[in-house]
Amino acid sequence: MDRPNIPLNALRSFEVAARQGSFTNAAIELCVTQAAVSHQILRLEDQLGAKLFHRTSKGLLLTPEGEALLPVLTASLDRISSVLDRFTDGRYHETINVGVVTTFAVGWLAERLAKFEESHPGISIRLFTNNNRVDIAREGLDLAIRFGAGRWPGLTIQPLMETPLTPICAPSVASALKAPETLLSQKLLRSYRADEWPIWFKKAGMVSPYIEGPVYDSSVAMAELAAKGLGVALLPHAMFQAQLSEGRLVRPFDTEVTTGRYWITRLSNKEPTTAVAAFEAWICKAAL
Amino acid sequence: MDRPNIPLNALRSFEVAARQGSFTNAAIELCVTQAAVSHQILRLEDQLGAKLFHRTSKGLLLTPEGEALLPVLTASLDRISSVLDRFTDGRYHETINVGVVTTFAVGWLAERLAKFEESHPGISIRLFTNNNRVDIAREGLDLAIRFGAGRWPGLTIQPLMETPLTPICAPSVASALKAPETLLSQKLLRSYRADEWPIWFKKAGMVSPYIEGPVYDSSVAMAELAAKGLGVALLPHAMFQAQLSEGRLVRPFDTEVTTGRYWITRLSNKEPTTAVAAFEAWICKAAL
DNA sequence: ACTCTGCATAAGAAAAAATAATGCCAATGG
DNA sequence: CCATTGGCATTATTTTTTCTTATGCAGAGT
Repeated sequence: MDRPNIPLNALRSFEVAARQGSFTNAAIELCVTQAAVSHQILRLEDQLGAKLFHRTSKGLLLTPEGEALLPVLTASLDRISSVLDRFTDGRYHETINVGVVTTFAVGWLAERLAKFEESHPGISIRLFTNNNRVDIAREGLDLAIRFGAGRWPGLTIQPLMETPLTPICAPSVASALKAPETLLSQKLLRSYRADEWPIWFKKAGMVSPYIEGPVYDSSVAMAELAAKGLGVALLPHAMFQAQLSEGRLVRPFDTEVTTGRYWITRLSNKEPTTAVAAFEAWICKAAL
Repeated sequence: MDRPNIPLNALRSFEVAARQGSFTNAAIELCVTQAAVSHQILRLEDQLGAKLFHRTSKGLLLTPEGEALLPVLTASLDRISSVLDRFTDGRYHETINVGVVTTFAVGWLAERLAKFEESHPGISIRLFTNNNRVDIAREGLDLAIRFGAGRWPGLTIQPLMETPLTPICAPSVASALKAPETLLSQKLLRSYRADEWPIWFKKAGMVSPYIEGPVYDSSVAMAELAAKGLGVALLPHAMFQAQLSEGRLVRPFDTEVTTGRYWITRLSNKEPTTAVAAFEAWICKAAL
């Protein structure tokens, strides 16, 4: 149907009436009289040539035609309504909530975020750092950046960069490390991903030793401990570039392994807003 | 913004003007005068408290606010417009185009389709049978059912049933087949998936022989040849239940292997319509 | 400077939408 | 069984919104 012929106001009345199940209540929501709603809907039904409601003695019932119409209208009006809500003081402004694994936030995103906000004046980003097992829906996030193999059912994902892991430690500790075998005498810091060290040792041509000690939740924590000379951590060196070039941390070996990558994820069943799509596009481009 | 306060007609004018880049042309599309459009948009800008256009001497330019508004409106109006278009002769009717691998269409879907159409009177399904390498976008399909491991970038997928493969042949051929080794003396019919027979032989505890002969594109063709006694095919027996229970085809061995499953797929970047979503939901429930 | 194109403006005309009052129907309850 | 009530439809009328016509005004090109 051509734009000029779409009876928008009548469709709005229909949507409200269908949701309310009553012309009278719809009239209240629409701030008009019941007769006005009745008129609108009668006219709409006339234009479509189809009844949209069964008027029964105990309320309204949607016909199949009404049933087909309602969800599209509700969704469209909701979306329009929410863009309009983002106008305040004559400015369009949208805030999006992004969950980020701490390592990525600190090692890559934080320092680049300003650039995005600069080029997108209408969008504010609220970062929530968390571990990898974030629940987007429960925490009310629009997007989440996490590390893994890219298998999360129900999520729409896009790849960001790969981040190979390599042993990282303090310079003082590194001086004692000649060959990979010498690692066995060091305290190895490990994450909750139990297979990372074994994979690295295999690539280095060794059998993995049994690793003891606490399991850390965050690479940032492990890096901090490593910097204090309290052990050797297996970390995505790309995320610790700053400390590596400062010399606060060093890479005793070149061997690196790739066990996954970062991804940006969102709920598949929730349409991204313009701002969410813009952020997603920006980060995909910047991080690939 | 509350439903009653959404200035729908003004938003429509804005959408057209923004798309056209001109009030004058928008007026033509809207079948009104230029002054009418000007009024509408001025009023909208006033209500939002924000300019939506920069009026330059060489045409209109969207402000950031206009930029934020436009895509949502265009999408919403397009969607509404297309639901309304599906009303003809006072009935809502939607046709969806579904690509289906022939095997699945013949062996499972066709006989169940009537049930869906019965319970969804406003929806017609057009089936297009094809091989597994269908291109949804190019062929203008809304959905495609295909076999595989579930890795198709750009597609949103949902799992249907698993369909283990097992050798199938005519009863006359089966009588000569005692142990798996006896298969080696038979003509083995093969699909373009070169690894299927090897995987089956491995599970049966044998080394796969070298297989000769043409590569068939469709399990249905192979089943037909097998029924004629022209060889043994490795087929998803669930799709040939009818012929198996008729005794036209038989399963000489119990050993079966699972190399993938059926999936229902659609383009991720295209919002499913109500009917597409309904069909998807129906088939997922019916086929899992 | 003149003309053309395109948006803004003002006042009146037309159209659309809303209202008030009332009708109609079915269910409910003494 | 009749009165009452709740809820949608109808009609005539009023109000509001929207559109039009006519004109103004600004910038760009000739």
